[in-house]
Amino acid sequence: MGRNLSFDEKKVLSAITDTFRQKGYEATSIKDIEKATGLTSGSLYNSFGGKEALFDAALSHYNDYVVRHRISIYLDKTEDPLQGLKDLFHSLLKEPDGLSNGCLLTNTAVEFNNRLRHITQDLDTGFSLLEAGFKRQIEKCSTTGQIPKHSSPQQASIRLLILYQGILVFVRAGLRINEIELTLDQEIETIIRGDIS
Amino acid sequence: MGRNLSFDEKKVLSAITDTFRQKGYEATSIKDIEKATGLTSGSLYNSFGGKEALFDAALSHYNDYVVRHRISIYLDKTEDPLQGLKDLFHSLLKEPDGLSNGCLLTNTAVEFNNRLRHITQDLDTGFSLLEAGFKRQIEKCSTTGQIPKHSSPQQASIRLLILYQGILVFVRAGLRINEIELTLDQEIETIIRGDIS
DNA sequence: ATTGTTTTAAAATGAATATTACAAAATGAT
DNA sequence: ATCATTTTGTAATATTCATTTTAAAACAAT
Repeated sequence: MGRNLSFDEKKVLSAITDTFRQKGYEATSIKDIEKATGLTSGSLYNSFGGKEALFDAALSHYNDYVVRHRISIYLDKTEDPLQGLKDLFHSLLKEPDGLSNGCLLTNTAVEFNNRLRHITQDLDTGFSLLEAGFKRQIEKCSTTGQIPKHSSPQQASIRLLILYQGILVFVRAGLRINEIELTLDQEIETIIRGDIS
Repeated sequence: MGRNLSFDEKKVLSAITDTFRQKGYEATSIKDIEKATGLTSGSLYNSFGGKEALFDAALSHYNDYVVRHRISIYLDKTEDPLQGLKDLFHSLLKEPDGLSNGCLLTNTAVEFNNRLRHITQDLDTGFSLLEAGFKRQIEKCSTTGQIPKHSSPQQASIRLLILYQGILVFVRAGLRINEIELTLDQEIETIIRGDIS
């Protein structure tokens, strides 16, 4: 009972997430979020709580939709597992419209500096999603025979995770994009091809 | 002629830099900088200009002193070039007092999102310092015979740069520190040992 | 239709912000 | 010693910010 919500929560969360992703937490004002969502502060505060709660919701939404979706498309659903892995990394370098929004996990990790436990927890969740996706993909590559069996898919997956986040720093800065493009495949392959010693 | 400056500019710039490095640009207030430096806003505005100018000065100071100093100590002046390179990377994981200030280049790249040309320019300068240091070190390792001659020290140096920035994202988040510690040497060695094909 | 409940928009609030204005203090030159 | 100049601390300013308040609007149940 009572008045119905006037908005689609997933659409609104997506707009909020994009705003935080582009501008960061501190640089985003409630007014920015009002503009991005078309809602007024009354609705935002009533539905989500304050600015910090809005950010929490955005970060969770990012994990549940953006990160999972990318893993699903590029990794789990791909025909050629090695190529899918490479495509995922190369896609980081090709943001549409000359934007450099990067990754909300990267941006949040750097901005929040391990100050809020629940934020760090959400970051851990997101990083773990990527890490597990990488590990599955490495094992898939071994199974298909594209690469020799890796001595430690676990170690390789964290090395891919570091590479992933490192690239996103330069994406965000708008620097070294071409140079990274040129060396990316080689870096992926040397990580992936961890021969059994 | 006129009244003398009451402070040591290098000391003050160092305090300003530490503050921005720890909290980021937006989250740092002029009052924070007053506390960190012991100066009042009158002096700060008279000597440096506004907040943006303070940040510019801090970023330049970071390049000229912190980055150069680290390269000098860990790379250029080291007896064992391979060990120096490894030590440099491991030092990222061992910030004193449980702090996670990370690197001002990383933090700024992520926060500023390529919006201010002169900031991006300073970032490019800092990244280039690291990149060139890495390249010299790789060549030194070849000369001493610690590693075989690399097919492309240039490519290897940018891969080290990505690794460096990627690690700093996790340092800042306070996540995966032990896991990175375990795999770091291996990652460095595989980048360094780019055999001539 | 009335009641109770929730959502919404707009205005109000109060704190924090970057910056400026200004007068006193400190210095060197004359 | 006076003057001109620069620095410094304090106070003032004006804006922006997150949040709260408030009343009207929209719904479901009775």
